Amino acid sequence: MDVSAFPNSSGSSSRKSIPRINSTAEFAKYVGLARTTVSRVLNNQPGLKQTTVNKVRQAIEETGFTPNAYALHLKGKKTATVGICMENLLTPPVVRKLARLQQKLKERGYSSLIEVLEPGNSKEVCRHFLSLRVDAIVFVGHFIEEEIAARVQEFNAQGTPHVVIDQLGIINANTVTLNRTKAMKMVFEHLIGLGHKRFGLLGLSGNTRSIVDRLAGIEAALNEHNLTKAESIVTYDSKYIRKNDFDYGRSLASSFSLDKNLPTAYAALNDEIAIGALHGFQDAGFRIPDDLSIVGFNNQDICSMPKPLLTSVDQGIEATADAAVKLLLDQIDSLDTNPHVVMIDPELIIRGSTSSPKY
Amino acid sequence: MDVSAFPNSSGSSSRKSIPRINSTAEFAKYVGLARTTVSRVLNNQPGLKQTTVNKVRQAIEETGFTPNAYALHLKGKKTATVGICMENLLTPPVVRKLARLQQKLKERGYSSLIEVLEPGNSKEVCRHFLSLRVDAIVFVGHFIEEEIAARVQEFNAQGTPHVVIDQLGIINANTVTLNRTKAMKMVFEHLIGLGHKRFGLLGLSGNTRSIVDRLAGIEAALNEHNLTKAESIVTYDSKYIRKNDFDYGRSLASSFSLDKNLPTAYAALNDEIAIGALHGFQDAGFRIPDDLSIVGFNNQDICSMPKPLLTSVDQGIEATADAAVKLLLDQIDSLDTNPHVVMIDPELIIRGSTSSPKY
DNA sequence: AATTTCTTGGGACACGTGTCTTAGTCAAGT
DNA sequence: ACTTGACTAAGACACGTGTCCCAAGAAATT
Repeated sequence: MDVSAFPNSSGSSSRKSIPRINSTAEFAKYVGLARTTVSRVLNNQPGLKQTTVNKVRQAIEETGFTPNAYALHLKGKKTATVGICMENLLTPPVVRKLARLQQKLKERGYSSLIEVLEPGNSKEVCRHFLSLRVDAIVFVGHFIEEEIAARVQEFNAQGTPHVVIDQLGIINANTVTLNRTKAMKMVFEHLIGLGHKRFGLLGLSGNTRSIVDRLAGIEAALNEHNLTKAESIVTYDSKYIRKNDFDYGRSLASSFSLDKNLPTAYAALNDEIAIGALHGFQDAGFRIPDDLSIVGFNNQDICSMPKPLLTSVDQGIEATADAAVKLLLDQIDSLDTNPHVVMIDPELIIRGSTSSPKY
Repeated sequence: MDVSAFPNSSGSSSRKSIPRINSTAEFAKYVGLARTTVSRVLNNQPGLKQTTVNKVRQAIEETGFTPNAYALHLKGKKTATVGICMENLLTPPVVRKLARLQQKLKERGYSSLIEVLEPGNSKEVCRHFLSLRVDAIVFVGHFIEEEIAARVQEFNAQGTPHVVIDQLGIINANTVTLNRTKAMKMVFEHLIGLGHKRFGLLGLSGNTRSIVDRLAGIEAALNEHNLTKAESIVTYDSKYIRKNDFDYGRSLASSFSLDKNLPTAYAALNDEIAIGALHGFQDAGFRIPDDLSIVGFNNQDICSMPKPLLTSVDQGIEATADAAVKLLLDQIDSLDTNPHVVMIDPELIIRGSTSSPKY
């Protein structure tokens, strides 16, 4: 890493060195008017000479003066700020929700304050948000259930508007989440409909709520077609440390490949694992989808990368974020203060990685 | 999309309905102490009976009361807030910079306020940040040069700490950026060293600063080895609408594949295009890297997805964000107010997609 | 020139906070 | 019962803002 001083500047002409103005009083002195007069201009009050208004407007251009939002809030103005607690800022589906949230909130005039939650710091982060008098707090992603539940209980006691995105099962929380049970039911009905009878799960293990919900959907689909989980589901998850990435998918595929009677269809925790497995199976000599079918989850951009393209479940991220914003605004405007749960319907995007098994 | 009322709650026991407390005065009344006494407890002043301190602390737990940060700021406390202007929240490299920035700023006690810039709204966004009295403003990504230059000039006139990340060439701006020229020079020296003599460019066209810098690096490497751009560089960019994604890479590959005398090595704008081209070439019957070599850019996670793994340029995102934070803090603490440019050295991550051409 | 109308100046207040000052209370020690 | 010391109560001020009010000045009308 090389640090060097700035090479060229356009001379000192650009450095007019206008004094930094931090209050209407200072600004009024700069303009040569009374503070009250300036304030009247800033707030578009009537009864002002046009020349006065112009003088002030020009001075604003020159100095870039802005009234202190903190003082305005003391006078009763809303902060128009929303605190967003993120699970992380690295996994695309979570960040896409943030992006949509931020956009929609901005359209409504709200600013976004973001923090990444770590285990145990939710209380501190929320206190900080509340000290900044945010109008609402949002959680995006999966967190420790007890922690979020505690925060939500506090919010309800104090009347703090909030929305929990993606984490189902928090008592009395305003929640928006993909219907994961329905999602996996759709996946398996698709696979069963194609004629598959034995299924491999890739990374779909654990007892977090989102996994449990997804497994419930799988079981529901199996039961409806007189299949049992015990006989038709195979998994090698426990053989590896789960990392939710390509390599993990490849590793799982290599284990399945050694199985003499391996399943013909695979459902993955996410698109990364699915694509890793897809490549792993291809390397082992299997044809996709002729020999094996694979389904991902999240419908990320990378679904269009492998050959064949990956069949995946779309989360409806836009609908999720939009519903969350609506819930927030209803609470902020006191239109509806009862906790609601909004379930977003998934959409199965069928591409080339699934077809009938050719035995 | 299905909206349903919340099914169950743990009864009304959790709804203690503690009154919402918005000021130390209200809070003091709740505790049964004088406002000044409460304030002394909150600010850890000496000379207080332990029982009094405990009473206040317990009431804080009960009510979740937090002093109004806006009033504190009026009393001279720093806002400890940084405004971050993002190019977007969807492309991984940009978001990774945000993630690291947010993390490092938080470690130093700063909150992150984010906005996505659109053409023409930078003035409005920055004014909003300044009205919130942010301690600094950061730009992450590529924007309209004139717009950022105008903002930076304002910042310098008013003494507003700032950093421009990734956009080189703004006069008098504190800048941190990858050395893109050096990056492409490294790529081409790698390829030339392997024995390649003709090169295809994938998406590397246009006259934005970042492209120009990269092309300069290519030319420098070629010249040093007595190659000319005219004779050794081929591109089909103009045949398609650039989309910076897999399909664009595939399309470019298909055009190159029809060329009787196609180049043996390819450098792409980013990893997506590179991987798209890699697959496109493979579909057309070329072996990678035996027949053709391909290099991506950004060293994203997806580099480990194709087979062979993609050789790519690592941006040093952590170093970039860390340098930006250092520049910010130096300005905020008035340690160094002269504008600096920090160039981050790239790192070529050599994987399986490049080797000597086997003619 | 006198009067009315329009515009601006300047003082005051509230918002929530920390801190300083002064007065008050209460328990302990004499 | 009296003094002392240890706390706490209560008032005041400043921070930057919008707004109200009244006085002062300027401009326009008569």
